[in-house]
Amino acid sequence: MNDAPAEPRPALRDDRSEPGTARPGAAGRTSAGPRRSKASADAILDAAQDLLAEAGYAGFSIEQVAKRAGAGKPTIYRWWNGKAALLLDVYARQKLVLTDDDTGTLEGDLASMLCSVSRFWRETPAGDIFRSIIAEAQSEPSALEALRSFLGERRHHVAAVFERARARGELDEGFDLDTTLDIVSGFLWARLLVRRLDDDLEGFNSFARQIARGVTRR
Amino acid sequence: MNDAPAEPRPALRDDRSEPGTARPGAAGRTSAGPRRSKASADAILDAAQDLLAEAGYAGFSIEQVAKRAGAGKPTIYRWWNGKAALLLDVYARQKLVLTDDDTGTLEGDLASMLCSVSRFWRETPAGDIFRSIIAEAQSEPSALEALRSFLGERRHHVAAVFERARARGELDEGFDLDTTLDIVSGFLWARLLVRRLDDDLEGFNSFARQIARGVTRR
Amino acid sequence: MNDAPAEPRPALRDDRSEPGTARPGAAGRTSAGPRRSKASADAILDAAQDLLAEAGYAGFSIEQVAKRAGAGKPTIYRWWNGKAALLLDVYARQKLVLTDDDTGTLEGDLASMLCSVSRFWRETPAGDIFRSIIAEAQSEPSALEALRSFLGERRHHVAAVFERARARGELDEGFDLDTTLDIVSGFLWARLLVRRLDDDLEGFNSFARQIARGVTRR
Amino acid sequence: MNDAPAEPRPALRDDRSEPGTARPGAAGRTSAGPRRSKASADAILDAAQDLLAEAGYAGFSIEQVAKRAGAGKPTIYRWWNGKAALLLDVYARQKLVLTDDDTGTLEGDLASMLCSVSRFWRETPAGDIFRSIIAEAQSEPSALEALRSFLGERRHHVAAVFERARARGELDEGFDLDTTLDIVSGFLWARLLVRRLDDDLEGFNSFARQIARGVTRR
DNA sequence: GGATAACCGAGACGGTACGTCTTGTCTTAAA
DNA sequence: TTTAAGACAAGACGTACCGTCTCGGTTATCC
Repeated sequence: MNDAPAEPRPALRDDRSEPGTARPGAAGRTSAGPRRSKASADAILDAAQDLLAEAGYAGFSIEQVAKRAGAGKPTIYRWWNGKAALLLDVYARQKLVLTDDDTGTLEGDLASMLCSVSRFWRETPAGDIFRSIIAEAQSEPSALEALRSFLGERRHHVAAVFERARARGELDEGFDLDTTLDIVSGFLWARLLVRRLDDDLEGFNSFARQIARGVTRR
Repeated sequence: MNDAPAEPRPALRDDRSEPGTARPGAAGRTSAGPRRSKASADAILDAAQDLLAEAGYAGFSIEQVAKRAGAGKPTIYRWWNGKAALLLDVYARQKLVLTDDDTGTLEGDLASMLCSVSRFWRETPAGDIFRSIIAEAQSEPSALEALRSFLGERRHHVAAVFERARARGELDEGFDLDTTLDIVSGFLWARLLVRRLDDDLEGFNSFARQIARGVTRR
Repeated sequence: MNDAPAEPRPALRDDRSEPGTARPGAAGRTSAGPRRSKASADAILDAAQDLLAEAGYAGFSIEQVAKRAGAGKPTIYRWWNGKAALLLDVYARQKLVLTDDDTGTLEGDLASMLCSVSRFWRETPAGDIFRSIIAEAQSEPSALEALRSFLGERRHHVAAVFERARARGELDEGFDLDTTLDIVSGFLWARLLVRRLDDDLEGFNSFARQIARGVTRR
Repeated sequence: MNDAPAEPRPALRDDRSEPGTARPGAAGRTSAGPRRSKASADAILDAAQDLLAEAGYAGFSIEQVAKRAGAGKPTIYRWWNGKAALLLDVYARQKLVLTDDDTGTLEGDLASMLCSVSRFWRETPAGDIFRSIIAEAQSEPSALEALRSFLGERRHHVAAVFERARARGELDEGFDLDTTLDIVSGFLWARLLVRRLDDDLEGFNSFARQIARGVTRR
């Protein structure tokens, strides 16, 4: 998903040949050239991710990212229009690993998915990053926009679970996919936002049972 | 509702006798005494609320609140330990008016409650304030703590709906109140955070139907 | 000298009878009555002097003096109109101990006096206090006024040395006392202000010899 | 005179090429680059000088200087480490115009110099600035250090007068230049600090006569 | 001998300034 | 022409004092 970072510029060839000689500068990275430097972009995203992991959203500033990446602030602002865009790209880099196993029932699949997402957010930087994006979206219109479109993209992971259920004939004829997806993501967001991402098996099972009961045919 | 605002001091008598003579100062507000000045506190909370309404969370700063309230910054920091505490008090002042009418069925009650909360957040400053608190909680531990305890307090409003249903004998014996409340509030939070608080009757009904089906006995 | 502190009030009897019962307050000092409390005044002056000794002029604030004295700020402002007045009173409390011995010659007396004043300023808080007063006088008109009148009072100590010389017949008939006193105090002030109060015997002797040669008859 | 202002950075080329286009900002000043902006430094020093002239040392604050200069506070703190450093640079900018005319005698030269310095301090901002520096030095160690080294630099102006006298053969063989310079500057400082800089010809002549008598050979 | 008036401590108040931090724009020099 | 570097204006941050004002409480004096 979204493996092309949000570029305000048309589309540059990002791959640049390796530098011939090392600079005396911070990391061996050669500075500049007429194309966008993939090395720089990577360094910036790495720095952003690390910083977020270490200092949290509170300590996350463009200033610090630039310093840590050995990049100039204008370089960041040239390619991302603010914190939010940067955060989104960082989130997009996270490899979403969900153990989307087919347990045979909607209820089982749902519980499994909750566990999976919960673990993903808990054990990778993704959770903190996503929290930050939501927070940023509350004051930054562009972040809100990004968050919304982002939502649509991630939707299909959960949707797949219900598609399987539909294929099995489990679902009621009046099943409303959109609302159901909102329920699932809302439930997860709330846990994320109050930092209650523990592996609450009982709660997840309870959730899954209830949702499954609500949407399956009798 | 949170009728004890987050006061760092034990409990002061906030009511002060009427000022004898007017100060030459800005407003007619009399300045100071060894007790907390209710007038100041009110002016600050009013200013905070207005500022949030006008400039949003992005433009909300202690500096501006102080200026607008005609108060000194130290006065704010004396009684609230940061943005979050101030926001919480502002939220606590909002009169939660929910048309909690008994429609006779759980489904009806649920749909009604969603409408009611949605309208409350949409048509009063409360929604924006609450969004701000959630955002603040992502970087400020104290705000997170406040948000959590806050959650517990508001919980009973939704719980009441389910208690009525239980009294009617609608509920399944395995009904899990906590999880269900999390579902409801999660659904509402998500709508609030992506600013999709429109009066989505169809969606609310769909949600209510599904939840009701999931928890009622067959 | 100046043993009546700069009182803005007409003239109260400062001595108060001993309190009958101790207050639960800080130091057992009883609080108030319709007369000025000598105990409070002393506590304030003590605190001011100690604070100046410990934290220097930079750390000297009415706030701290009040806290340390266990006094209310208004009590300080009631009896002194600012830092400067307080400092002056503190300086006035310093017992000026000058070994004003008659060496038989103007030159000897002068050198002796320089040593004496220098040691006084160096070994008691007086030097730091006086420095503070001069500093304060640069921004506070009232302090300037006080400094000027103060100057007049202290003048006679040095004048006495020259009076003795005149009595001995050492002085030239065109001797200008005022200018000479300005020279002596200026010399000492400059040393004080750049904190070069070491016991510079050679310098003092050189000064004394030169001044004496300048004013004695040939 | 102190032509190298107290720069914390080694030595930057302060001159920058002319701006191509005007900024929308306050004045027509173009904004910055990786070198120190001379325009900003000048604006800050101008503002500091004007502010000191208008509001005096009491009203002199970094805050006000920044506002008046249209500069950011961090810009000031980047190049000067506090009030004192700024004041010193402002003083260093004052063109010391002393009518150092050779009157033929030490006494005449001295009187002339006193008049000259007195007028300089009285009729230019220099006097007020210098008073402020002395005051600042009483609470700020760095200012004290600066004041001391400053002293050394300015010393030779007065020294020149005595050098001329020595060349004329006026001086006694035991003449002590250091002490004498301390006397002269002490006399002037004291007058400055109690704001008695009037053109006291009589006093100056008296001073000059006495000093001259003290150091000339018989 | 009870009322009164001035003192006292405490500390909240509106302000101003402090020195630091971050933001987003701009300029330079190197590559 | 992009880059790293970093100066810049702007302004918020949270803290320290300023000098004023109110509070209750205490106590010496005067009716």
